[in-house]
Amino acid sequence: MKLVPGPLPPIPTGATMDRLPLPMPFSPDLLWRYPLGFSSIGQQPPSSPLLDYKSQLPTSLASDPRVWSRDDVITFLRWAEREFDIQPIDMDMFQMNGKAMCLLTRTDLGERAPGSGDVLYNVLQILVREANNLQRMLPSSPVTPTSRHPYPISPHSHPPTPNWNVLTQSNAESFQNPHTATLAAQLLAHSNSVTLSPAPSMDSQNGSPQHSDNHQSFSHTAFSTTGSNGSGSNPSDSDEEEKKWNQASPPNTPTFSFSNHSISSSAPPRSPKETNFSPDSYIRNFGRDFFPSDSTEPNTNGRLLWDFLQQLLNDPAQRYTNHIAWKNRETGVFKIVDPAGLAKLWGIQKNHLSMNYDKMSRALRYYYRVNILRKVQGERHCYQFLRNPTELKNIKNISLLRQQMTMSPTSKTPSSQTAPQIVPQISIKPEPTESQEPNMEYDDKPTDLSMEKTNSSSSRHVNIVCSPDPPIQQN
DNA sequence: TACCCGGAAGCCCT
DNA sequence: TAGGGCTTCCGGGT
Repeated sequence: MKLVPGPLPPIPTGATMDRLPLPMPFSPDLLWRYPLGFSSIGQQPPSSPLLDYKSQLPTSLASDPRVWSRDDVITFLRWAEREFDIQPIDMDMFQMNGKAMCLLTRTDLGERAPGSGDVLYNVLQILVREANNLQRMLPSSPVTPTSRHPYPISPHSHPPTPNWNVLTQSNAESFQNPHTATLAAQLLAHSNSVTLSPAPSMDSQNGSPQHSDNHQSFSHTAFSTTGSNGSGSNPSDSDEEEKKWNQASPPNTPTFSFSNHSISSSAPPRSPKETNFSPDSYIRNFGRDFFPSDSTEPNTNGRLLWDFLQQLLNDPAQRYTNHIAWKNRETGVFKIVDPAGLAKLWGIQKNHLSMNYDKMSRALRYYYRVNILRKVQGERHCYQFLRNPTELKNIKNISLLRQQMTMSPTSKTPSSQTAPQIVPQISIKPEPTESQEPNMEYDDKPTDLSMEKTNSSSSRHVNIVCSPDPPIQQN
């Protein structure tokens, strides 16, 4: 049973647009460690030895570790080795950008840098918090710094940096503390940074058995989860999700609440349970699934649209059913409940604040020709995924799909109503590392998308049955 | 009027 | 610098 933290103070909307229920742009662990005298937003936290580290960073590093490149991460680690006289760090374990590194839990860091994890973790948290403090003090900027220029002038300069990327399993434990939660909410309310997604690079999550285990337990939920999780409208569904979450999570896995739910403020959480949210679980549920560990995969540094939609659809807490919801999870059919709201979320995600449904739907239509998506004819705002996330994640280059689509005369049927679940088959093999994963509680085995189940008479068609799980109750 | 479609051009990122 | 993945705009159809 998840613990529901104490009620958080309302998040002031201010002059800025409504915000997503974002996680805190800082480490609650730090708040827990340094809570004294840090009772208001404008105040600086008490000085900490760690705080001085910021000024000692190599000048080539941006103040916000979330904007660091891979090289910057290496630079930082080298610096940390010298600065703290810690054991040599295996840089191969940190082939990631700063954003990804900030997503690592204390445990993760400890595993990657034995004996130094705590130090690295604490320094990172300090840097992130300082970066957020600095940002808060500047004139309202809707954009999170993501380059070496901390506060870009142009709103189109870069997608925002995730806010919850420092919220990890271990540090979020502090949210069980009401005081911390209150401070956290206050800080959250004052954060200008907006993003929905941690967009963790998968390379940031390699090598973590903990993550790996959880990934195995959850990866299927993205598309082929058990039926009980289908709509999220049934309380028992949430219970099932909760059970699975609890099973997959290590003890003391934290949860925390957001006082706000919807960006459009049009629909509050349907139940208090839906306000429970663990960014780390979110990351583990979906991040690994959508960002394969193969380092050769392009790092989009943010989710793709299909990924974004999948994550909303498969949000364990079902907090986005006001915007988008499965109509039939098994067949991948979903409905955009609130087109404008969803487009707004997407716009925030991509830092295109003028995004609307017309534009977003154009992006969706581009998925037609690569058979990622199709329109459900006759139903407004209804679309169907033609490929499951496991398959999509293995598509290194979606343009390859387009090329193969053009070579397949049967592929030009995205709008066909007669063969809604037939798509040309693309030879996309799961990555060996995945298929070799042991103890796959939920075997991410191929569904009817797989070649093996293809009608032998037509190797170019497969049935799209996205879930091997039993039928579910639909709304 | 809203939704839907797809071409075209351009932007931003890797 | 090229390519990917959109974003933006648009005209047209339902």
